[in-house]
Amino acid sequence: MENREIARVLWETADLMEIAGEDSFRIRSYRNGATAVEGHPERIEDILRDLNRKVTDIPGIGKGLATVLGEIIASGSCERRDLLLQKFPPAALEFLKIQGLGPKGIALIFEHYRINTIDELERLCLEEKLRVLPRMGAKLEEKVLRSIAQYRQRTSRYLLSYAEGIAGELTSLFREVPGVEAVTPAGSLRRGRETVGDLDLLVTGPNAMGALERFIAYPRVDEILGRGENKASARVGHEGLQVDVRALPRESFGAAMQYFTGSKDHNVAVRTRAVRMGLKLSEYGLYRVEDDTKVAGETESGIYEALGLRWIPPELRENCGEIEAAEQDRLPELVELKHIRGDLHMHTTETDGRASLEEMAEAAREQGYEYIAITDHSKALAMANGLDETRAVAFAKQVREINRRGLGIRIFSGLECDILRDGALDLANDALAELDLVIGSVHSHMNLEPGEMTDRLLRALECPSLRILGHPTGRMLLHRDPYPFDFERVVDEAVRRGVWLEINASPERLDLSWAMIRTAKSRGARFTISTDAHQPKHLANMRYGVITARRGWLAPADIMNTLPVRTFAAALQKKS
DNA sequence: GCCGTTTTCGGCCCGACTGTTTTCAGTCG
Repeated sequence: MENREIARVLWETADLMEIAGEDSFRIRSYRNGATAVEGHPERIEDILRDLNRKVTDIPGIGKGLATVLGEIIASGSCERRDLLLQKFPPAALEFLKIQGLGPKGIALIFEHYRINTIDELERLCLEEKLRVLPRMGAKLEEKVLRSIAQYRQRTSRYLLSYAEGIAGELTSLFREVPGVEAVTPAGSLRRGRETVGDLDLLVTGPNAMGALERFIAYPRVDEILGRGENKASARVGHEGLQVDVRALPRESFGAAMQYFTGSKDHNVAVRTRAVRMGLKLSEYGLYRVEDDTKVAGETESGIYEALGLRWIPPELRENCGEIEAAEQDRLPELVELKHIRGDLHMHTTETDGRASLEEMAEAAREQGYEYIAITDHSKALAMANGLDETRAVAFAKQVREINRRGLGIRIFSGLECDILRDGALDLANDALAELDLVIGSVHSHMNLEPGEMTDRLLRALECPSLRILGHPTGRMLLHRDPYPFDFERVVDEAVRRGVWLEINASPERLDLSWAMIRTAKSRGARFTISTDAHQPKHLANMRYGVITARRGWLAPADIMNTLPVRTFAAALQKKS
């Protein structure tokens, strides 16, 4: 059992305990435990099996949770969770995802009504039956109805990182099958979209069908939706991601990859182009219409070439100008992970991170970086124990000393400074000026009117020390929409003032979005890609930021943290 | 339930907002 899944059971148990009104500190311990498990580099299952090792050596795991972990690995659940699930309907966990309803509200609803599904909750709102309960009213009913609509929209999609995990798991499974030559994910996953609806896996080789057998028999396959000779569909894992596996002959593998990678709009445009050239493109190959002879199909690049196009990286295939660019041989040289030389946004135990500066630096060095910026929170985030002026200045000094000693990687002293409601930065200018790099981020008051939010961001940009606008739209994928503001005005001002835009690589954020990156680039913006890591493991999320940047057509030159350390340090010095 | 010790019990994060109130609980970040 993977750590991620164990953590999930712990999270769920904590949620149920909250609805049951159990002790809040115990609940927190379960959540802490879940985070610890999720972030632990080694498999918890392996540690539990090893008699010489103790899970209680992991901070956050004590005797109690050690027992619970044992139960989870043995049975997939634990006693406490099972008991709570008897008390509440399984939908209780879903209800928690409806904004405006918290554990207390849900418990109250369950006391008065026997409901089991979101549909029934919706009916209660429509029949105005929530407002008769204590502390509930018409406004809440409206809010819940709105949240239900949003919830339905997003639950059919999955984070890119999640789908990629499943794809990786199945890919290695199929590669073990003798007679399987290649396994490739297609669809929105291959294009690197921030969320994925379902997963297409293409398999080829003399025994590609063997992969279908293996797929159907895989223990994590929940529900088989259909299976034929060349294709099988099933829901995989707890979250029920739909996976389609297709077995394909080698001679049409390229055509199938092209076809199933999409996007739909891209394919329509490519096929139209084929038709104009007297050709016909399908998932089986590219054919000359007049005599039905096959022109290409074994490889993707062969198909594009036969259509007079350069091969188009999957990330660009959205029919947003890439075909024209491929025709004129002016596709951009896209940034790659290997171009990234530093990570400019991360947290430590000084605030809400889980590792020390030294541990983060060591992990970054292993990642092959030349430099990092440590950017803990500022004091407005009291819950994270954010830095005030005194601590910020002391921190800057501490970093100067560390660099003098040398850690094998250059550290820049930074801060993720809150942008307050009125657009002022959380710390005084003279303190900020001590730091090498200040990121300004919005963490509160996200529901301002667009005009007010625009003014707030414009004012923040006036701060002479501000270098980077952090996660500029505040979106949380599948969870919270971007806050509305006049993006182009803010970009123009950022360009004018020499402030860089962050592409936050956290898979839950991916903020900026690819479309906004393109807009910003066209207006002259410069970017940074950073992980916002709260533990060493998160540093590996850089790749999601890079994929998103590629979807935004960015080249290494657009991204400041592709610069070698000396050039980067020099760039930090001067603000246009 | 964890942690740390002042070693077996007490502390553990908190402010703002919202909608419901008539002085505040619940939710959110």
